[in-house]
Amino acid sequence: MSTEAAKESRTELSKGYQHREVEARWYRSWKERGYFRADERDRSRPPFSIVLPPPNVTGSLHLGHALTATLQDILTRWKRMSGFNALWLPGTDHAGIATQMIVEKELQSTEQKSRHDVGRAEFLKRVWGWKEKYGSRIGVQHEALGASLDWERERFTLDEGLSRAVREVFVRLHEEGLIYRAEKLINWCPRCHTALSDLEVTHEEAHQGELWSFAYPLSSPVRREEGEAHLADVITEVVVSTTRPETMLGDTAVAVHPDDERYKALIGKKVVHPLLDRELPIVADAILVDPKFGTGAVKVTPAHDFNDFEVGKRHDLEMLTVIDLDGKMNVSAGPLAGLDRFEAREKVKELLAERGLDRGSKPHLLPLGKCQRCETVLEPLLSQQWFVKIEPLVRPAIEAVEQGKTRFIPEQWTNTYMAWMRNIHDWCISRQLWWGHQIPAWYCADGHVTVAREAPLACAACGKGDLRQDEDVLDTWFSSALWPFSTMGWPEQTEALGTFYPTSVMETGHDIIFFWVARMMMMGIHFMGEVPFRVVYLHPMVRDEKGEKMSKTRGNVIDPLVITEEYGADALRFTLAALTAQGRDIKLAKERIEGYRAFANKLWNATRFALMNLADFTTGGEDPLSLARTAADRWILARLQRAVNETVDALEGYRFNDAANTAYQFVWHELCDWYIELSKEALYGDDASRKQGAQAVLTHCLESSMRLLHPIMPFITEELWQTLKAQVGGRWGDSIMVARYPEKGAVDEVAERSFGPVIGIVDALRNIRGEMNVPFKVALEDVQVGALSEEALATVEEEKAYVIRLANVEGFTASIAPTRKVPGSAVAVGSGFEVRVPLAGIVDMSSELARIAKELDKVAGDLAGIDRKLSNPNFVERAPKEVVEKDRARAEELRGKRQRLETHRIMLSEAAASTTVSAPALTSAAPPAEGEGVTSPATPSRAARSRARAKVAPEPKAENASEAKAESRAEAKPRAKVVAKGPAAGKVRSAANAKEVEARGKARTKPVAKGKAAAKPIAKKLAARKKPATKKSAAKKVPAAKKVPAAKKPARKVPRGRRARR
RNA sequence: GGGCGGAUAGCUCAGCGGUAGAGCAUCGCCCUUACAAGGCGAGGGUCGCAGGUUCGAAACCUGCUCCGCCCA
Repeated sequence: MSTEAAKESRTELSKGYQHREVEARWYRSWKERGYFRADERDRSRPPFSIVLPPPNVTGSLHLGHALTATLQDILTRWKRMSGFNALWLPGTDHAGIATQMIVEKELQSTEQKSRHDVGRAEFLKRVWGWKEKYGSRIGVQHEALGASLDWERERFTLDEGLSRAVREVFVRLHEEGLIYRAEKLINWCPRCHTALSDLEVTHEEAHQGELWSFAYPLSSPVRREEGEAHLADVITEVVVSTTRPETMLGDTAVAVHPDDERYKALIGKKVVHPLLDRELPIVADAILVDPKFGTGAVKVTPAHDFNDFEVGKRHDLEMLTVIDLDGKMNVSAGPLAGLDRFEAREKVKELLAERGLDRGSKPHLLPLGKCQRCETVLEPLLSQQWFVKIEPLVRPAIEAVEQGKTRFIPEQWTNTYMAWMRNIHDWCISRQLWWGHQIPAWYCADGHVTVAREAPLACAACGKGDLRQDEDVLDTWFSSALWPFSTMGWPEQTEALGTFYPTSVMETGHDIIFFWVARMMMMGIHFMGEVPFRVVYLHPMVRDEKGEKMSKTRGNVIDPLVITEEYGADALRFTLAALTAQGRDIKLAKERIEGYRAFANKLWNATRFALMNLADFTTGGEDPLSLARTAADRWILARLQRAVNETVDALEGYRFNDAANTAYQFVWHELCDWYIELSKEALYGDDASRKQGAQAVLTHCLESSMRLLHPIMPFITEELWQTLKAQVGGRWGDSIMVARYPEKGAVDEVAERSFGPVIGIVDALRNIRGEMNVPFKVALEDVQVGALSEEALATVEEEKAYVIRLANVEGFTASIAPTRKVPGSAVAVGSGFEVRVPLAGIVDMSSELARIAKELDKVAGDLAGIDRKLSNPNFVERAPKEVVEKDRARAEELRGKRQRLETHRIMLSEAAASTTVSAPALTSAAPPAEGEGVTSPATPSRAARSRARAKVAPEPKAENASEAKAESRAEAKPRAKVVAKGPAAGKVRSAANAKEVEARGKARTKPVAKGKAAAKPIAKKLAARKKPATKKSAAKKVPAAKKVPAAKKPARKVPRGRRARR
């Protein structure tokens, strides 16, 4: 074996699953054996490719990343096992602003220097150093999660190859006229000191602000004219409102609506700027001005507001910048120059008030644009930047989706994508940062621009040398947009591109559908001539248990490593998969992870059980069906096939939760809860052939389950698979990672169905036990099963050994229904059979009567519902035939069930009339001993006892038996009790309960002869089991307390306070 | 202002025309030789509100009320 891990394979397992020990071993082993590697030269297998959305290289993965990794790994492992040439390509992103800010902060705090103090070259050196130092954490985290990434292809957006792709794209788009440089209004972050794209602005919905009004005096008053009776005689001012008074220093016009009668006379006139020596025209603009809002007149600041900028263009207004890059007022702001914009706001209000121009204010909710990164209020600024002309790129990207070349899952995202794409603006791609791809544009002394792939020696326009490269870098998303092909070697026509482009799936969070997905679509189509991915699967956001988004500022970010350490990677992955339902956010609660950790443990122990029973078994990989001997064998194989079909269907539909839940359901509730129990019949039996069959089937089911689960839980499945393999010597290949994924196939429905009666009967018997509180250890005697058909009878006869084992039955007869009536027995009626269990003597018949009444109620209710439907002629005529037929059959069955239950009820009431319970067991009741219940089956668990105590406490009056009984009857539903027969019996349950026992004891003078016979053995057994000194229990025995009659026992459980009173 | 989700058991969520489901929690019984990170059983829901379509609505349509998110 090539790894130590394999050498450590054993055929014995520890009692519980220890994830730390197991997970540590496998990742390295897989990696060493090259299982993560995809082969671009291999065209024999269909390709499957995913590129990992590159996380920020200096960051650390959070649970959102863990979800990404989990879902992508599930897809990749599943496809790989299904025979695909699977590529999952990892990499990281340089994350311009974020990274630069971290390093700047660090520089400031350790050396008290700004990036300008150390200079560009030195600063970049430091960032690279930072990247080297912290960039490996992401890799460690991915490994801990088990991500089967092809590490040899790992890329970084600033790698030479990717940088080349970026330059190539920039130059080509520039040549095509799709990248241009222009002075436009852009979003400026005064703190980050850079331009941002529209997308990097977060809009705070309703910021509480103030709408402040002031008057612009007209340069010359306007007199009322004919037909303007509604106006004042003389107009001397125009009142405008603003939420940003400081921008009035940059106002270059006042706008009114052209149809607004109030202002018509003013259009074309001028107002005087009260603080600066300027006049402003009054213009008419129907787009900007809403006559109903405020005064209907609007101040226009083209250089500091996006809407006003458009007005400025429409009316050819001056664009006057009054705020600088730091968010301070500049020289154009005259008297306020040098003030911060927010200080200036107050100062402007003050100055205008002094001049008598203040016209009041009112509270106002306004949207506020903030920097996504640092939450500083952004400033629209006029600035020279590089832009991508988006319209020509967006059209093909829309068409590709319309034509179904790329499909969104969940589908609803298609609309979101389309809406945004159809309303898209040119993309500002230059950033005033140092960390990133420096823009490949050079300027000569004359200001000519030369755009080139490599540094040019001379200006393309004038031939001058001594060029200076543009200082700015490109938006990080510009390089990310190329990710699906730049990572595969573009602009070279590489084999990898030929094999793996377009990628199969883009799996990412819906929060970056615009930032990333849309842009990849545009760039991919433009440069590759083909969409970058066939499917976009957008996963939900991971929130904390309170439903809040995880963020650093909230402090609720969880490092996946913390969870994998505590619960195991498999448990985390399974949880994430199980919670990933389409179209809903994930609220991650610890309890959920704990639950799936338990599932891992379950799988572990199921395998452990198998290993204990496979000592004499080896497999050459025969078809388990050929070895299957029993109905149970065939049943579980059919169920396995169904689970496989459903899981694969779910994976194909990206329904990760369904895939996880289907496998979970099968493994836990069918394989473990049923088949393992069933298989004990054969495994512990003498029939070698049946035993071998069970071994083969069990092995096959477990091994298949592991393969089925491997994509979701890679570690534990590999560990168990290897262990199982070592035990049975299966020729299963080297690793589950490269084993074949279970395939869909036909389900043996006959095998599936014909086992139904066995399960039904066991369920019925368990139900009776549960309701009647008959412990499992007490065997049920003389159980009669009445089959409703010859076929069912045959099955029951054949499989009765299972019933006997699973329900602990002694004495079992099967016949055609009805069953022989035994008074004092419990009856259950299922589909195809009825079950009768004589319980007289151990059970209070009145509670059985209540149980039956309850059952009858339910049947009657169901039947009434169906009959109502069937008696509606509209239903019978219009509903599909099979629906009506189904209901008819169901009604028939319910009627049969009702009738059988009814018969039973009558019989019971007759029996109950003559007695309540048989006597012998009770009369033999011996005084109980404190503590011996530790080993008694009738003793409740510690938890149960404390609950019982809690129940007693608030019932201060319950001192008298009959009173207590009356009370308990009145409030509690009738419940079955095991009647006190032994020393421990009295210790059980609540006071009311115990008193009822006592009360009943008084009445038990007339045992029923008929019931007695049947009851005796069980009653005896119950009594026998309560004998104090069995070998084992003796040791545990607590010294016997003073002997107290059973019924008074609960008094000891009364809390101290109350006891004292006594 | 426009758009998209969501509202189903105490909690977290599936279901999306044919008799309401899961996990957790709760209650009862049980250390049953794979597993107490367990087993067996039980209780719990006028499916947000109001109309409509339909033989039949949790599901489809319309309106409303709350709660998220996105865009302007």
